[in-house]
Amino acid sequence: MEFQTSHPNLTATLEDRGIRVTPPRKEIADLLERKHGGFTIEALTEELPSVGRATVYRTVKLLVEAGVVCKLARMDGSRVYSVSRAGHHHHHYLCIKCGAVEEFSADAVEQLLRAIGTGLPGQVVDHRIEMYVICDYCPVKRSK
Amino acid sequence: MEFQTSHPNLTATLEDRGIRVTPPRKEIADLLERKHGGFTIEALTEELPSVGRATVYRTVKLLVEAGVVCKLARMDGSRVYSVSRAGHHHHHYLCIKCGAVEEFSADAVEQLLRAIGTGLPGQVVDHRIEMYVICDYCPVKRSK
DNA sequence: TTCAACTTGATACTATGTATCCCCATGGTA
DNA sequence: TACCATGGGGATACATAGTATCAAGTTGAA
Repeated sequence: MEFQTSHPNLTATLEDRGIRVTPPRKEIADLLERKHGGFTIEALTEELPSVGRATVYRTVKLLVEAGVVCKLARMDGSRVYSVSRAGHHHHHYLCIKCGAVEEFSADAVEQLLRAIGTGLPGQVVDHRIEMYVICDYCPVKRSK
Repeated sequence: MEFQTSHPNLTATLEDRGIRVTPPRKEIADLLERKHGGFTIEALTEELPSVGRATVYRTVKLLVEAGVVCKLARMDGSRVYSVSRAGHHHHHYLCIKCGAVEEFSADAVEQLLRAIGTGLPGQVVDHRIEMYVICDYCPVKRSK
């Protein structure tokens, strides 16, 4: 199993994709690069009062499309975003208490899911795994 | 791997839990028992014009809490519900074209995830797997 | 310099739920 | 049977997450 710890360069990702890095986008990218774990758009909007809500949504959507931000589901179905540190296919584990999000990837899982996929009546397009944990040394309060 | 095909008795489930089976609840339960695959609250509301929207939400929530209806995420993150035919732990595969939802369970996956869980820095509370497929003989149009 | 294309914030709107309200049905008790 | 407490129901307001629209500002290329 593999854990991810390296930091992404979100600004570079946008540039690479030919997306203009405007001041608001830079602000968002910079903030996200410093972020660990999950974040909500609401929180982001509060941390960046100078950037409009719509722009925050638009920029995060760009980052999701670029594959450097993942949109996840909490156990109750509500949504969190998470900056992806892995360039490749991976999954997440989320602390249900503090909201921390980490990535992991495991070849064994992929192989197994591929095997299951061949048994399903259809062609597998994608899959999603989320593990919900209570993390060690959890600061307990759940960040919304 | 195991597939689920048996039909649940939603009314009985509510009774078993000491929840009064009122006419609107009965209507919803009866409709859902006949349903295959995923459904949305919106669709349910349209099919049952005599039942208020709030009541549909309330009743589906009761069924989710009772464990006989599952709340799933489509690939785009939007929500679908699905009547659970398995009494036990299971996962889902969703057709991204027609919205069909089926259940499967595989001991191998559970074992593997348990193994991964022991490697994570925390105590695993739950997990979720969703497989997205294009099903064979798909009627192509996506039911919203 | 000019202009088209892009980006922005504000705002309206949609979707998905939840909370509140007041009324009705039920069921237990006197 | 009358009374009353409880719970459920529909309507509606509200909350949250996200998208669409729009007018105005920016940018970059010709």
